[in-house]
Amino acid sequence: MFSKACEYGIRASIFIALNSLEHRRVGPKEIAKEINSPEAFTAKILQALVRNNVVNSVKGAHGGFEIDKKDIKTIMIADIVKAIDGDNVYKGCGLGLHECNENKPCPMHEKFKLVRAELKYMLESTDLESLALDLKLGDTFLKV
Amino acid sequence: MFSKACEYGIRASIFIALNSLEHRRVGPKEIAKEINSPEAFTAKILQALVRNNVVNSVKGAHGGFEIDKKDIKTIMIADIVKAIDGDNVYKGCGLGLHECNENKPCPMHEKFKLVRAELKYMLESTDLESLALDLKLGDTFLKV
DNA sequence: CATAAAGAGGACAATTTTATCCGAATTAAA
DNA sequence: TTTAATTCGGATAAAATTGTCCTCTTTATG
Ligand code: FES
Ligand code: FES
Repeated sequence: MFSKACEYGIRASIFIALNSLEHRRVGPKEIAKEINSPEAFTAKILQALVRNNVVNSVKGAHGGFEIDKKDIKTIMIADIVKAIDGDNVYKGCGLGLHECNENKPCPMHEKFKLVRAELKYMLESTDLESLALDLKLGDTFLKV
Repeated sequence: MFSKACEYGIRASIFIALNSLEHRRVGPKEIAKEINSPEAFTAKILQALVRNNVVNSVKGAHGGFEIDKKDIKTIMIADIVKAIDGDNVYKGCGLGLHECNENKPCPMHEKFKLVRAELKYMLESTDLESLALDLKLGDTFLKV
């Protein structure tokens, strides 16, 4: 469904959100450990998230990654997916035609677009805050 | 969503089904041309579909690929996806945890499982015949 | 200012996926 | 029985994704 990079990116963002709610910055080492991902690769993905304004980074001593507290409830999982995997999962043809075109639909188009819309709505209506709070309560997990 | 191999596999199966309804066998060359896919790679995928009993092959002169007419309406897209991509798209965790476990859910689990169930139902209830008939009518397309 | 603790970014390596090629096996038909 | 038309399967190559490493830059702090 999503690339590994995207999976790590979502998990990392939730972990950063959780910590930002408690005013803690976190670095790639701690993030990778907590989400069970390769550290250097995760750092690369974090760079992409910074470039796409999903997370902020603070360089230098006592630096790390954080998300503005006021943004945590408005950043949607869709924003993260779009930043890393692009919008093919929302817009692309399920059977891999060059584009999904209502006027020249593939055989799965009518059925596929319903599922895709459902996925899109789910990702666009799920914010980081609610996921971070569930995690904080211990109801959900980021690894294993 | 699906791998390239799976996309080609589904498109190829629909094309074979369409031709089998008209008692024509088709070879990899014609298939690749009609679904706009790389020929040798498509042939490899067809082998996998044969091994998984989605399509039949007839070797030798006047051979080719076909699907038993009586099977066309009972073969579901889910069967093709499972044969090529496996069942991760149905069963796997959306955030890439080792397994999707109701008792140790990832943060997206509750929302993700609904979309995944929808996708599963769609794939399991869509048969080759209906797709092949739409294609025959010219309502849908397999390339570009 | 000097130093140490961070992220940024480029080069590189490993793995997986996608794609190609070619010889062997199979079979209908001449 | 020979031939030509086929699929099958293994080896290989190319491209994309995943993952690692090392140096540069930035910045808080002594
Ligand atoms: S054309 Fe294939 S999903 Fe729309
Ligand atoms: S645990 Fe992640 S989808 Fe179920």
